[in-house]
Amino acid sequence: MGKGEHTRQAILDEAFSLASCVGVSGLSIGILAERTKMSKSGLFAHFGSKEELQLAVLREAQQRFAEVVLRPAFRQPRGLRRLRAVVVNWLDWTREANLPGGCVINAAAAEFDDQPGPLRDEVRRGLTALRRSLVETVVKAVVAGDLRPDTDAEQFAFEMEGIYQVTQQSRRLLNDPDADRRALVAFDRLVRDYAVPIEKE
Amino acid sequence: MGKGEHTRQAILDEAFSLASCVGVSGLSIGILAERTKMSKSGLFAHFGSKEELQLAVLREAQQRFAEVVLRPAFRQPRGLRRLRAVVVNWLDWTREANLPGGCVINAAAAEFDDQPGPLRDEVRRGLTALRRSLVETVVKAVVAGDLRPDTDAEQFAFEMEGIYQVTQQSRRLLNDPDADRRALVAFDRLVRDYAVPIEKE
DNA sequence: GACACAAACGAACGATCGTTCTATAAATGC
DNA sequence: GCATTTATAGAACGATCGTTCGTTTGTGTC
Repeated sequence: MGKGEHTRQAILDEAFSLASCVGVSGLSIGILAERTKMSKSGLFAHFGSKEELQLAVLREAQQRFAEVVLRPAFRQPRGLRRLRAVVVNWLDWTREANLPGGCVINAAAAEFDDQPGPLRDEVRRGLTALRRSLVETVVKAVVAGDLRPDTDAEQFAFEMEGIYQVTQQSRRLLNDPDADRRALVAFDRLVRDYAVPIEKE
Repeated sequence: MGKGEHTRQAILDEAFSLASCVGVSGLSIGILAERTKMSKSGLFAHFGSKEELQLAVLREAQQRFAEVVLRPAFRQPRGLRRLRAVVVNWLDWTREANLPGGCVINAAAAEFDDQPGPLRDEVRRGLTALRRSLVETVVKAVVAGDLRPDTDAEQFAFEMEGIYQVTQQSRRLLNDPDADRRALVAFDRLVRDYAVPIEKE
C-alpha cells in the first residue's frame, strides 16, 4: 500500500468513528483535518469533494459490516446455527467495530431516507444487500430443515431488522440494560413460530 | 391567541415539516426564514436560540403524536381493540401528520443518541413516555383478559417498537410496498403468541 | 545529483451559519 | 388618539463551511 493509500485509510478510519457520533451528514472536513493533524486542503485532496468522502465512509461501513458480522457467521453450517450467529454478531457489531456512537448505516438511513442523491442511493444499496443476505440465510435454514417449509423468508428478515433497530435505540438512548436480552427473546420467539415442530418419538 | 403566538406557531409548523426532511439538527434559521417569508432576526426573536427552536420542534412532535396516535386509540375500549388501534394509527401517523420526510422523533433519536445535551434529553423523554404508554396499553389488555396473564408487557412494547421502526425504514428507504402488510403480520404473530388460548366449548 | 511525480500545506475565496444590535412598524391598552 | 409594549426588519459580526489555487515538501528513478 502506497503512502497515499495509507493516509487515505487513516482519514477514513477517523471519519468512520466520527460519523458514528455526529452522523454522516454531520461530518466536517475542518474537524476531520484537526483530528488527523492534517491541513484541510491536504485531506480534501484525497477525496475531491465532501460527498465523495461521505460515500467512502458509507462503503467502509458496509465492508466492515460484512467482515465483522456476515463473514464469521457464514463459517457456521447452514441453518439455524448460522442464523443465530448472524443475530449475535449483529447485536455485537457496534462494539466490535469502532462505533462509539452507534451504527453508521442505520443512522444514515434515517438521515438520507428522503434526500435524493448518491448518498441515499448508497445507503439503499447497502441495506438492500443486507436484506438479501438475511433472506438468503433464512431460506437456507428452511432448506436445511430447521424452519418450516412454508416460512416467509422476507417476513422473517423484516422482523429480524426490526429487532435490531429497536435494540440499538433501547441501548443507546434509553440505556436499557435488558435490550440485548429482549432482542434474543424476540428472536427466539421468531424462530419458535417458524421452527419445524419436534416430532414425537 | 395573540399575534406573536400565532406566527410562532406558523414558524413551528414549517420547522416541523422541514425537520421531517433534513432532520432536527439539519434545521437552519436562514432557510426557515426564507420559507416563512420572514427576516432571520425576526424569526430568531421568537426562540432566542437555535437550540430552543429545535427543542420546540421536538415538543411539537410529541404533542402531535399524542393527538394523532394515542388519543384516538384511547377512545377504544381497553384491551386488544385499543392495542390494535395504536398500531394502526402509529403506522399511519407520518401520513396523518405533516411529515413528508418521515418520523421526526425517530430520526432525532438516531441523530442525538450519543450527543449529550438538552436535545438528547428531550428525545429521551419523549421516547420514554411512548414506551410507557405502550406498556400501559399492553397491561390493560392483560387485565381485560385478552392477553395471557404471564405476558411480559415490556417485552411486548419492545417488539412493537421494532416493528414500527423497520416498517418506516422499509417504506421510506427500500420503497417496499409490502411494509405495512408485513408490520401487521408481525403484530398479529405477537398477539397470537401472547393471546389467551381460545377455550374449547 | 537531476528529474518527475505524488502528497501535503497555507492562504484565501465566497457562502452560509447562528447571533447581536439598533431602528422602524404594528399591535395593544387606556 | 395617544402611549406603550410587542413584533419584525435590516445590517453587520465573527465563525465555520466546502472548495480552489499556487507552492513546498517528500519519494522514488534514471
